[in-house]
Amino acid sequence: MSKAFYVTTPIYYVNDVPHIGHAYTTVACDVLARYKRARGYEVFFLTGTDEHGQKVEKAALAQGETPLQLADRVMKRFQGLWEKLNISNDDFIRTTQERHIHGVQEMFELLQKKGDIYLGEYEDWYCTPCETFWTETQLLNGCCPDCGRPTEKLREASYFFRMSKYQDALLEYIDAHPDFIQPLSRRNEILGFIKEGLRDLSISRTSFSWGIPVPNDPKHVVYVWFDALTNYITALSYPSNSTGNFSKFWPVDVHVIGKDILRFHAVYWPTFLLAAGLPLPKKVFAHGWWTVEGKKMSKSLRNTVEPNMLVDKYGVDPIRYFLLREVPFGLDGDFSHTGLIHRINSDLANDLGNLVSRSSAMVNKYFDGILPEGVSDKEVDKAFIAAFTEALPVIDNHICNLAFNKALQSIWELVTRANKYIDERQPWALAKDPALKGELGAVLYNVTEGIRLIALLVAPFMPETGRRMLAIVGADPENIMLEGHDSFGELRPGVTVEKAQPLFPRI
RNA sequence: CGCGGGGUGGAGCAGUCCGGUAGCUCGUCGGGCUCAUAACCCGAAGGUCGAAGGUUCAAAUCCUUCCCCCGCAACCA
Repeated sequence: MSKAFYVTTPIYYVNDVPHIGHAYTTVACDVLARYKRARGYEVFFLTGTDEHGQKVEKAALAQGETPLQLADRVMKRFQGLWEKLNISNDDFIRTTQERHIHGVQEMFELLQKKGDIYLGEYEDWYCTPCETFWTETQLLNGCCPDCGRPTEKLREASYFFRMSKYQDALLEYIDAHPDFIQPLSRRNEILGFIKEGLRDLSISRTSFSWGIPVPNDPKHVVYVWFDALTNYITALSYPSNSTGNFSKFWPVDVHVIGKDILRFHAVYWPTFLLAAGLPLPKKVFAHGWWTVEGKKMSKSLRNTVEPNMLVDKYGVDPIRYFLLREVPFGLDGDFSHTGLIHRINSDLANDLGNLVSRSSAMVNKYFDGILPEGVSDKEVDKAFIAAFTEALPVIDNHICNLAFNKALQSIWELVTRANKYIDERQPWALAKDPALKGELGAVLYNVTEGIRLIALLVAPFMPETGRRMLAIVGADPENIMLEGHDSFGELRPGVTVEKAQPLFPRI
């Protein structure tokens, strides 16, 4: 029986078009998914779109289309971007799909039967012209932040979820699972929030209609988070187990999210699950935000970074690499073109690309491109090989902890190590003495085999590059499994090593 | 007392939770090599870790006070 691994992105709201932040989350999940697959896990990697709500309803109206037409349009942009970024998601859920609607309604009814959902009254500031409720903090001088007109306090009937009832159970869970909320600073934040006391949560609205109807009371639609969060299980066919996915993949291994939606994932969602009697997520990881050229990214500044353009300009793999290398996952970082170009030139072209160029060139120059035997028990050689053996568990640990930048750092230590090894052994000097042909062969074998292992490690981050590297060293570019293929010395002497064109041209 | 993030060699950052030789990348300077995408390898200079006080055998790290910088309508990872 194979090991299962379930990872999710948030579902992205179709009121917005994809930008660098969406790409960031999704690429991170993709790397995790690809790595776990390479380690022999059966992976379910889910992403999708959140398509309901008042904002979508209004935006659609303003553009003279139905909400679903709008959702269709924007959803395709997300899917298109994921294709372009080489995202290997196993499913794509839309909250307008029947499977989701059905699951949400079932969950709603279940909690209602248990007495955890009750009908009450919701009170907030209402802007009549805009037909919109605002919370106290959203108001601008007591007026509607949209139109600037005065608001009034208004009540509407609403279903409430007894979140308060699960406060203690949630605290206990967080306490018993130190890794549940990450990074640690976020965990403390959430603990603080819960300890201030959880209030019951309004989970339905009557002021708009673009949403999932509340069972047996269609005046109400299910409000945002109850609808959206449930996607993580409706995609597994909840409440049925018809696909076998629910029992196989739930509870999820990690929900990867942006720090802004942590509360919903670390408080609301777990309490819903507690009420439904379902296991809680093993981990919720909130990553940081990107600023752009030192400034906060926002629509009004019109400085949002458009990922499609970046990919066209720099290539998929460099972008994927940059996003995960530049900043520790969990902290904020800055996106700048000079920073990106710098990474590409220095890490990708100079270190990695040049390593592959110089190595493959030498195998061609000294051995006509046929990989020589690799037997040598000199200390330098053994030390070089040992570096790989030692690095593998370290890298594994970093990736499993979503410390992508550290993982890449460790992988690059191997790249540097290989460049250094070449200088230590000076193959060009060995080549001058025919008696040292065997030693020369061993050195080039070791370097080439090192590149094979680096290729496998790099592949989850940069799938195209990984494949190209494998092809260059004469390995099967389609076999990117690490498990069972990560010991030094697997590459067979006699295979053809091609003289590589530069992997990454300098910019 | 609004909230949050931050102040570590020239630049950008890690380290701070769990005190114990201050680390990484880039830049600069010097050297080596010539297989390679003017790439690679080695070495050096450069920091009283925002300030003050406290705890301690020992503090960038813990405690207290203070100063400075950035962000804070909505949208949004």
